[in-house]
Amino acid sequence: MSRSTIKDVAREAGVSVGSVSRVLNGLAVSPRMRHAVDTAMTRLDYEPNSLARSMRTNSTGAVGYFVPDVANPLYGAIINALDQRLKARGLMLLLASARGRNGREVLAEFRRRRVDGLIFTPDSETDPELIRELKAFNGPTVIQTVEFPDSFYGVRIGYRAGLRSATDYLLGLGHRRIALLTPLTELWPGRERAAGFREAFEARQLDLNDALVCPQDLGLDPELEVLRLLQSPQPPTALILPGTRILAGALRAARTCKLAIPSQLSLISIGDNDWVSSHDPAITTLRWPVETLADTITELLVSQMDGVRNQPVQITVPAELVLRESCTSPPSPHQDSH
Amino acid sequence: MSRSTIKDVAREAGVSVGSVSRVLNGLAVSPRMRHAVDTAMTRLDYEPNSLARSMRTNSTGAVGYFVPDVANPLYGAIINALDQRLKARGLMLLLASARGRNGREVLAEFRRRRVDGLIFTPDSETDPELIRELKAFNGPTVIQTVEFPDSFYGVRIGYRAGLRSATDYLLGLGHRRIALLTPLTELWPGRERAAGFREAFEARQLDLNDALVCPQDLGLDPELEVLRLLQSPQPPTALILPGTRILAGALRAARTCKLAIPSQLSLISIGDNDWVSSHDPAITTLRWPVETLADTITELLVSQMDGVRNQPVQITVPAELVLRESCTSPPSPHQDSH
DNA sequence: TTGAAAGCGCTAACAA
DNA sequence: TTGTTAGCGCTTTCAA
Repeated sequence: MSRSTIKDVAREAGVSVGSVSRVLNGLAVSPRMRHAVDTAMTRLDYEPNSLARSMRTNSTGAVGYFVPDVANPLYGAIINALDQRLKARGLMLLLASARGRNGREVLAEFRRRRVDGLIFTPDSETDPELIRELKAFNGPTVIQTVEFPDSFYGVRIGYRAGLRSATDYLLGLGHRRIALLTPLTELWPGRERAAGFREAFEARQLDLNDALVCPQDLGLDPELEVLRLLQSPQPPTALILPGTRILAGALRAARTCKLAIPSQLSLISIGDNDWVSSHDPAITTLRWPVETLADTITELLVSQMDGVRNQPVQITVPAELVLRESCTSPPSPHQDSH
Repeated sequence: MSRSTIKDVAREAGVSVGSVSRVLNGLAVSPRMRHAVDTAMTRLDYEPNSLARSMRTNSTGAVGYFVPDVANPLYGAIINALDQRLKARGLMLLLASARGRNGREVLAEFRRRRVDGLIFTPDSETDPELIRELKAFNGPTVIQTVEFPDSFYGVRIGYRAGLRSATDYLLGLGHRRIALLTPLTELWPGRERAAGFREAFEARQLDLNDALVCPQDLGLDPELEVLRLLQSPQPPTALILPGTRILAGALRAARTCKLAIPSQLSLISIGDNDWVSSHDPAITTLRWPVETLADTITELLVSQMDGVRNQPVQITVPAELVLRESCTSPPSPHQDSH
């Protein structure tokens, strides 16, 4: 392993450790000194021990990021975008995926490793212990995509407004029976989606009974769920589908029922990607604005680090409806009834 | 931030720091001692400083993973799988994505942070400095998916055999003109794919001129490339396509040319996902075995950590051809000629 | 079983 | 501009 220390370099260069440290940190030294130390460092393959440095300076240059799932390309994109922005500030992401770890455990690990900042997507909105421990961290923190006490800085996605506009778009096309499939309505994203969905109906004073909110639990097979829906006595004429798995299931189900898209069934997906945009027909999508999200998170984090500590703020980044080919007016009623 | 130290705990509990340390590390202490220390720790919200610990023990419990692109779901899946396995050994992944960072820079950072091990996908196979610095790390190291000096442990994907079997499958179906689109034939994965592709032709003593290797540079628009190919005088009857972007482009191009899949054009994709499997028709795919890959990497890494240092080995994990609906026999020749 | 003290590699304050 | 040294929070001898 990388064995040589600042002491070794000092001895090799025939100077004191203090001088080596000065060279390392770009402080004032004579050209001769700089040169002597530099050659000694390369000769010894010296790499400064950032642990020791961190102990003295009380800063690790690491930001802990607790993310629901790294394998989700959306979060992958956010990670990349964040990483690039934080790198410019000399910060490195310490990543933990909620797959196989829980929030409190990860938080403890981040605290032990003395991260300088935290970007956290809590896996529970209510666990008082988690909230307490997050407060106890007492450093720059940004809470992502979850409803959380206002004492934290937060970034949220505009699910509610996004779903409202997506739904309104379908209603404007003439759809009346619309189904929203969404996981975990007991968590903030699901609740918000459902709320925006219903708001669109209410705004037009339409019957909320036609607004079909179908909770999609993780265990369920999306294909079967959609099948059941499409084969019910009064099937929906449009579907709003979060995530690739559910969308894929819905497409299979539509095929099984021999329903053409969009003429017999309209579709809106939540979350954009290559697949969705190049599908035939291309899928109309509610897109997460990854770059804006990364910008906002970075902003919120570094403003805390720089001690610009005003009051915590919660910023909502709007989702964007990308119109493509998967929606049209519903089949006319007389076709419907038999 | 988390302020309290082992000293504070010692004072609070009225014992020595050594004793607190012993409790922390589960060494022999009296029940009274354990209890006193435990209550002091919770009262102070104490979280041990792993930096200080690492300095003493010369081990950080961190493994540096340099991955081509976190936003690629394939790597996301590997990250999850690896994380779960390493967690069981008390190790944490320190992740860096090649998007926006280069290998040497990341390696230096990992070395400064004194990672206990390294999983590295070199961004160059030949840079002698990178190789030297990787050697200088001189700790447990696994090189991923790249041809590299045999002095390193390595995991590779069986691209060559995989492509050979995929190609042979198409040849067996009766295809003769087959195009392989692959990025970066100057890098190992691309070279291997091309080699396996050609081997399949050679094994059947077929004309290699019908084996169309089309390098796909990052700048190119896959859709245009495929279009050009399909509109050439002697178009291929089957396509092998790595990655979602290229596959998506090819599907659009096929649609433009009004070629039905698979009856008029057969397709094999490299890399499996929800989209590919639920597409209509479902796409026959060469799949990376994520779990096996993660198992192998973990194995190779921890065997080095445990000092079971035999000779470095390079393990090749076979890719798996998943047969679905996107391939049939090519249109008969007389249909072809006018 | 417990306490005292040295030391991991570095930075920063103080002296020269 | 340079050298000397204390000390960051922990683990780990060595004594008691």
